[in-house]
Amino acid sequence: MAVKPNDMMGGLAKGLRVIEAFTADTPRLSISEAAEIAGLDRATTRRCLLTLAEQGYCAYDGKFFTVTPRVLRLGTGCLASMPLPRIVQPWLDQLSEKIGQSTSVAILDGAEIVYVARAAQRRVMSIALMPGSRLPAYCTSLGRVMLAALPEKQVKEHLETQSLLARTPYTLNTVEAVMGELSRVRSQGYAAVDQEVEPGLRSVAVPLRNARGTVVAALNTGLAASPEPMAEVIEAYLPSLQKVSRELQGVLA
Amino acid sequence: MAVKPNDMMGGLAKGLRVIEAFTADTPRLSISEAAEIAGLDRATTRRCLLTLAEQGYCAYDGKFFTVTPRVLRLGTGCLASMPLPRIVQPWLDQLSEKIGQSTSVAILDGAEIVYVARAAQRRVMSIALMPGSRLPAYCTSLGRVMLAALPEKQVKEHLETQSLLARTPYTLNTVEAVMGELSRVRSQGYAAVDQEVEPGLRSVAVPLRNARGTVVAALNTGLAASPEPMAEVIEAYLPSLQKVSRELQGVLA
DNA sequence: CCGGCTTTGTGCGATATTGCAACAAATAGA
DNA sequence: TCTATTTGTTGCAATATCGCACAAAGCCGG
Repeated sequence: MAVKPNDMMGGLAKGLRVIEAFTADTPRLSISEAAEIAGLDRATTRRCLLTLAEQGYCAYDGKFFTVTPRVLRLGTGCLASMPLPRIVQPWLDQLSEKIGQSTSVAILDGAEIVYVARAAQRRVMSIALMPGSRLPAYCTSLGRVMLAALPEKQVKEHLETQSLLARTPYTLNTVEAVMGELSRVRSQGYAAVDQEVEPGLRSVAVPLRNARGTVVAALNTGLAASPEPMAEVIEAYLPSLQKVSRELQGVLA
Repeated sequence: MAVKPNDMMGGLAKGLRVIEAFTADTPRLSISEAAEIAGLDRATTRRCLLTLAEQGYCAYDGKFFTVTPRVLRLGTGCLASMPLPRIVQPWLDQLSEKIGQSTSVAILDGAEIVYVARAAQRRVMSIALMPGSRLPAYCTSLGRVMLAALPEKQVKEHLETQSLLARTPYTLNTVEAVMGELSRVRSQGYAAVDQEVEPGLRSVAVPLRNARGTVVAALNTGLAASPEPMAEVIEAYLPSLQKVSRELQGVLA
């Protein structure tokens, strides 16, 4: 018996779907809009929103709902509870200063990567990345390093759940191409991505392993594309990344 | 008719309290522990946790529950949906580079400040601050600037809901002392805090106002304590902070 | 290995929520 | 202006959840 009927709370699951309806693209929602996005009945959605408002998670101006900073307690209670960001931040800062480039650490959540810590130098990407930001795993160096550590079967499932968008002309956008690249990443021990996320952006990533050798996160540096070949970029930054990865290995849970 | 009975979803409110039970201090919870913290019946808490696990927000090892990165979707939908971080980040980066110190922008949530953007230079604080991090408002420069913009009555309520901990020997830890300092902040237009959050850390903050003049956030710089008097520090950094604050005024909603 | 002791899981009547459908109010379009 | 359409609200019967009380399962010190 996988799921027992009386052990589930439909209302909670629905409310969470309503919260997730608020995204960067849709920060202000009417009841109907929220119902549409969440795929719920208007009446139910209304009750969810009123509850959220009453609890301080939403603000209601009589027409539209917006989420309040209070919802950050839900997520960042967790972020703060993860020792990872705190542990890696000093290393990240130091590394970033040493190599003069932005560095980031991300973890995998399904087919997406989630940034958990970041030391910014210059703003290379048009997207403002910050802890909590998400990007698809298949086209990022951070994502590929972590996908490469997963069983092939599971990777395939992840890749098939989402459309492999060609974000730039260079983006690998078939399951086969990505799987092939992943096997290279696996054997090299690092991932290098040249303008597949965004034109003008290159990055190199290495896995972060815990004491038992399990890949728990990934570390990368992102830099502006330049005429020099990718091989030189890798040669320039990979050793520093790998050094940090080794130093962190004993520290991570 | 303030709250109509059928317009509320008890289950959702309870579930959210359960999620908030997971904090940095208590990242792993058994059913009973979670019930205790959330102040709910064990049976209800169990149903909440099982639901959360089923929806992927929690992991369950048969004994303990932990939140998964998926809960970040709840909070960061909000963070991302706030235009504030995106707008201020470039200014923050530029300011940070210019003055050679870390800068941050935070907003007020009740009696706490929430960091929404940050440009780090050197690590002065032992606490790793990042977007989403929280600190009490009463002892931080960012918090005082924003508290000073609130009606006195409301500030008093906030201050009375939480224990004014003396985090260092310098921390103002009575309602009267803080209220007094706030009136100074109000008349000066900025807040300067010398080692009240943490030994060795000083900071100077100014309010960020929207086009209508309402204080919507605060901007600060944090630096290591040094023998030089606080007045010199203020003189050195305040003008730059104020300049950014003025430039942002037209841009913020 | 055995009682306490704590924690987890379950049955059930009382109670709250669900989603439909109908209605009212607001909005848009002609 | 009037009608068509969308959106917000309410009543209600079917259904799910609540929290109590109790059973079962671990846990621990002796």
